[in-house]
Amino acid sequence: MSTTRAPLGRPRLFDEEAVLERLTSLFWRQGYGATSMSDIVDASGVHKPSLYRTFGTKEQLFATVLRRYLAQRIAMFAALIAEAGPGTRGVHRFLRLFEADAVSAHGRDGCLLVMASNELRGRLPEYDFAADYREQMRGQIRVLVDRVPTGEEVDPALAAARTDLLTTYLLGLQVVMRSGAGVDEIHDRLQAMHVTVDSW
Amino acid sequence: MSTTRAPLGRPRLFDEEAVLERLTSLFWRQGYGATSMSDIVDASGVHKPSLYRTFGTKEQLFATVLRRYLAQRIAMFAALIAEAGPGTRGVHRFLRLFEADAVSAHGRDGCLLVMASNELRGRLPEYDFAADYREQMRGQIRVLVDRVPTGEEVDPALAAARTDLLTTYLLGLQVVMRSGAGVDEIHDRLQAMHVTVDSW
DNA sequence: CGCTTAAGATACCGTTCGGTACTGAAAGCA
DNA sequence: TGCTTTCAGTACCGAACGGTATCTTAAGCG
Repeated sequence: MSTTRAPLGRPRLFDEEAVLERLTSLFWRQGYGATSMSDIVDASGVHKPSLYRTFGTKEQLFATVLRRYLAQRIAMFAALIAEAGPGTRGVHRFLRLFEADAVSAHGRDGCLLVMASNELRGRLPEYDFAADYREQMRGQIRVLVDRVPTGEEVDPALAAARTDLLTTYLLGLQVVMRSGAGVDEIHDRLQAMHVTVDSW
Repeated sequence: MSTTRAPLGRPRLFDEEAVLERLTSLFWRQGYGATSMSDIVDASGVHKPSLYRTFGTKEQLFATVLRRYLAQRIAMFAALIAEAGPGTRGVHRFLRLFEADAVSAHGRDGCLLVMASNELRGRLPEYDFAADYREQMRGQIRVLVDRVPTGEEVDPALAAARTDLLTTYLLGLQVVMRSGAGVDEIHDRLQAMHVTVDSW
């Protein structure tokens, strides 16, 4: 029977979640290596010793940001896919939902994990963020693909191919987004996938 | 009439091209931010003042490495496409050639430019490496796609869609390669594109 | 040979980096 | 009211950073 007790000592003056949210944006803009602790202090409004006490070293802090980001991202994908519905119509809807999110101010940040796995390769060995993200993303897309043949038999190999195609394509699209492409180019590239889905 | 004259002063003891080649590999492994001048000195075997005299600042040196890399990469694409030949058979051949190169020791490095454009965003404004790379790559792929309909009429919109699909897909594949995927996963993902091309 | 030019090599510059003592301040508890 | 615990804030650490002044060495040219 442990009732929720107020923690001992002086209470924290900052909100951890809000700080992580700001730092996610910061790391996304600048990358890990180009972001100094001074930048982190300025962006968070929290003094350095408090950051170290709460989140550990800069690398551990970044790992926390990444884990949080990964979870949010996968959840977002799941929500889009759930909303999209079955059939090739569902895939089209999903692509449009994806585009709407990508074009939004909050979007266009798909490459944080890829960027991170490049920069931190081998330095955070206990958790391969990139592989985990790839696997989970493919799992989500597989759900979408498995709902394409409404009522018909499904060829497992074909479903796997479609899943890989769509997953890899969206990864490439995130690179395009990240590398400074405009809204129109993103729209055009998504159109290419719409055309392909029409032949499914 | 300027005959090639030996330059005045003490001749250079290192080969510029060889240095750039080594540094390309170094930057690819570590990224720009994570690579210090000490690393560059160690990898190149050239002392720091000589590097600065020859290539300028670290950023300018990196820009030189990137430009060289970009040119080589586009040339490689052109060679693969030229060798692939016409028709959907040509696309299949191109994908196999791409895979062979990607799996080789020399390959698996497709993301240097993407990585760079992330890290140096806004710092080298006179040359948008990423946009240039995207454009040139799409131009190359377009050549491949335009040779698909052997003797038939070609729908420009469809050709554009196929070009965008293939280009974006290959970009995504480079991300997958970069983020630590094995040879088998690359092969499987390429299989997805083979299946799609079969319906062209 | 001397003069000029440019490269090799050492040592060093000021700044910024990630990380941490240390001193006060604010909470719960007795 | 003290005691304990935890956080805020200032100041600081050694190390590494990107970049350079300076001296020595090696080439061409007369």
